[in-house]
Amino acid sequence: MTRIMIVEDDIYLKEELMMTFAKKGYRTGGISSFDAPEQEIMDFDPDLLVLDINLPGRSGFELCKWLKAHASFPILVLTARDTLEDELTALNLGADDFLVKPCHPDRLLARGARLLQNFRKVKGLILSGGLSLDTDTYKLVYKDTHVILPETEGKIMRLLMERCPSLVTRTELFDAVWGTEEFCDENILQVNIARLRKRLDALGLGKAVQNVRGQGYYLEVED
Amino acid sequence: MTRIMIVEDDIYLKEELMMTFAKKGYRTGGISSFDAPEQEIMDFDPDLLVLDINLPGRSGFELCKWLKAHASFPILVLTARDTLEDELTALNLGADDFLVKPCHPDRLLARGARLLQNFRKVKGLILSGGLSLDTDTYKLVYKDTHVILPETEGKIMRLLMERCPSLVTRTELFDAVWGTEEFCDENILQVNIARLRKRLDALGLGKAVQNVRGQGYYLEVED
DNA sequence: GATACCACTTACAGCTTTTGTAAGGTTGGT
DNA sequence: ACCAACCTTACAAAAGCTGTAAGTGGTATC
Repeated sequence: MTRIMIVEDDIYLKEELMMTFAKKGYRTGGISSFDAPEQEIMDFDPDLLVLDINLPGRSGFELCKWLKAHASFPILVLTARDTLEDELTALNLGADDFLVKPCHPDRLLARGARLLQNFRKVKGLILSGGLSLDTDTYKLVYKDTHVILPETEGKIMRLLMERCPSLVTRTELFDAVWGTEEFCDENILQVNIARLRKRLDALGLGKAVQNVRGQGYYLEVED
Repeated sequence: MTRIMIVEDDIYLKEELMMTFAKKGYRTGGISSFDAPEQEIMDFDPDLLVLDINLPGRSGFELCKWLKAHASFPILVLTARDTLEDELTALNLGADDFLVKPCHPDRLLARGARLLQNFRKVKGLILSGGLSLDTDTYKLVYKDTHVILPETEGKIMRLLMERCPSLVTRTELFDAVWGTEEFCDENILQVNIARLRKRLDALGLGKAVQNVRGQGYYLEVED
């Protein structure tokens, strides 16, 4: 079932919003504390997030930015702050829609449904540094070009993108690609890294996979 | 370069909108007549369409509906009609955003940019009857499941979806899949149709590819 | 500057998947 | 009942992917 999470500090409004969606058959969840909102949101694993901006602790803007870098569900910002500046900030941080409180339930439902519809097609996509990778087909898109990666290279690319821009150790790569490091030749990683690099070259990303001597690899995409 | 088309009957506003986008480096086009707007829009092949609702001749709603069924670029509705009813109608017809005139240029630009960004990932997708097919990888998505089709079956599926719900003749399929019908065995089509059906079965679409004796095949998806 | 280590490259053979061919079975209309 | 159109299964060639092996190039350390 489609899962919607409400991030809103006003308890009554939160309940009301949850009701609005629940009545339409969505499975809804509300945030319960603002100690570690990221954790709670990721645990709920929503298909759509409704996010307030004025929150206790960290701002909704920060949260929006973090979530867009680490998750792939759409974010609908719903706030009482109605200035153009706020709207532009939210959209720039990756918010997928921006509505002003008070908002008619039907409008909220229609906007939410539209986001869900558009993003269903995109599920299973990892986004990182202007790149997107389909985890089912390993189709990698950059600007207006794309390549299809074979499975092994795709798995490597996936991990590099998920951790971007941090470094990924050789051990972690072995684990993710070949399961537990079952005494594979160390060389096989290098071979596949080379193959991946050659394919990335076709997108103008020849230098994107970087090595740190003795440590591992990381991804660097200049945008 | 990214192409944006403005469909607006007020000539001065049309020019103003085109300017707004052109100044940001987009390649813009405006509709010149309302005799055959579909044709003119398809010829321009935009990456984003800005659409007014109150148009001479047919309504913008009709146009929106038709375009969503026959094209895959995002549509931003920009209109003076500011009722909730109009907004809901537009969104239901598949519009991707709804803004009310007069609209601050920065807001329009931000909303437009967001749509372009979200849809770039989705390019090369064919949508038909609740199904979506990636023409690069032949990943076919239905409800919340998917299959990856091999190339031959993917090409067949593509044509069936593009023509859905009309019938596609054997000759047309041969043309699209094997180029000019170079004296291939007639049987090869049947074999691949069977393979395709078996794979569709995994999505609960076992009966989707239908045959008309002596004519050809067509797609039927109950939604 | 010699050495050891790490990273990179190229070639090749086994494996898997896809694809077309062939042959035989089933369905439906007259 | 017959025939044509359609469907199914099996098999072998072809293509692409994957890991192994062996050799080259670069860099830090002593």
